[in-house]
Amino acid sequence: MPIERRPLRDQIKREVLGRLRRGDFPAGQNINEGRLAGELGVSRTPLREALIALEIEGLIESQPGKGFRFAPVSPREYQELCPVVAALEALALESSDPAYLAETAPRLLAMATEFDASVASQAEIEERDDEWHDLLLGGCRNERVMDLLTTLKASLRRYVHLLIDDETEISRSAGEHRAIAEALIAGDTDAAVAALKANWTSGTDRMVEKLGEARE
Amino acid sequence: MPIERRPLRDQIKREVLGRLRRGDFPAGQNINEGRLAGELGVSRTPLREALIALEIEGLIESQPGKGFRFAPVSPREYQELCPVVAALEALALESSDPAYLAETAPRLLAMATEFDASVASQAEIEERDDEWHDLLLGGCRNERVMDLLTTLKASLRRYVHLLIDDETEISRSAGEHRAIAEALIAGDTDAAVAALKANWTSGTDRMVEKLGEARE
DNA sequence: GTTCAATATTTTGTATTCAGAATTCTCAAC
DNA sequence: GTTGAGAATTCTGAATACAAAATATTGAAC
Repeated sequence: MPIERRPLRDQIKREVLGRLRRGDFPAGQNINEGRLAGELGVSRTPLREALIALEIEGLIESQPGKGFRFAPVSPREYQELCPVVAALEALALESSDPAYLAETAPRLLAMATEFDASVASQAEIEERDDEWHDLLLGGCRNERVMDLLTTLKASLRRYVHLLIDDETEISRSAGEHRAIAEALIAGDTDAAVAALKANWTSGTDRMVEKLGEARE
Repeated sequence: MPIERRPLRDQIKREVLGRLRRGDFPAGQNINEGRLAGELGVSRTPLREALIALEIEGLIESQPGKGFRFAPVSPREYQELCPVVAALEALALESSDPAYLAETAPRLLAMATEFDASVASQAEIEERDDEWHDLLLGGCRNERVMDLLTTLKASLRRYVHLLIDDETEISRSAGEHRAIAEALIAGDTDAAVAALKANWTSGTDRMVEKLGEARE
């Protein structure tokens, strides 16, 4: 039995990613390596290795001599991130196995419909949305694209909780998901790709507005 | 005067990237941290930090307990990489300032034409091609896209020297560049985007074939 | 001459140490 | 009460130390 031995730096990275997802670390907060290492029960060496990996992924920044901090959020970054995710999800969908799409489309439609009806917590909504997109793109065999999407979405997640605050956002999202699923059922991949891109760009304007308010 | 103080890990990363570009490190070769650190005149700590950054960027792999090695090349990876670069360059071009494109298009055309005529070394050809694409996308203000492209192209560079081996490749590439530039001069961005995507997919088949041979 | 086990060596992964830079604190001067 | 100089402290960046795992080497048995 091949028991997996992951290096400490990977486990630490996972842990920090988990906490980041939970919102434990405010954006922009700087990181005290000694304290965080102590909290995690490890030394600074593997912690720093994990932080450097997260820096490359865009979730952490560093200033020479001043250490690391969790990357601050900005309308600018959100505006940059969305089109990238849109383009890569579009690519992933285009390069998916058609058989997979045909088989999965009904389930996607069901999920979207069910989602529209339900009322759920912030965290649940985010999770459902992620699950839906994961299922949609589960037929993509391009690992590079999928890995990139995983990391880019980790950056995006810092924003969605700012956006999902009312009923209308949920039903809009559900409607867009239904449109994508229906296009797939009709066998019209191009339309599905277009609808998917629309899904990623539709939130941008409102988000930028929200972020403008939040900045005071 | 703001003199830049870059951390050692960044300098090391740059150095390794430079050597990688020069082909000093054979793909698949594993890395002896102690030796390389000694060669560079630094300790293992910042070297490992640099290697971890390069691992996230996809140029290096690591196996627990066995250390790092330069990522091997494979037809599979090349096939995955090309569409990603194509999609992101397309996005970059689409989101470029139209004024920049209008202004730059004639120069792009001139470069492509001149390129076709000249005979040059391997390294020169690669450099010229990079310059051309950099100029083409110089009007894109989406930092995230441009950063991603930089790192993805570093991975791709390990393959191009396998592809550029005859006159025909050069003139094919020059022709495609001309087509893109002409579309831009005509103000037809959509056509330019389509031609750009074609530029990235045209090499794939031949490359996969070449890689198949190289594997024996 | 192989094969295998036992030992020696190297190498990795992590912890610890250390120098210097950045920050905070103290306290006198106004 | 504010300000600023200087000392004390904290923190980062990098080097070194160390234990455990991986690899290489030896040599005995057949």
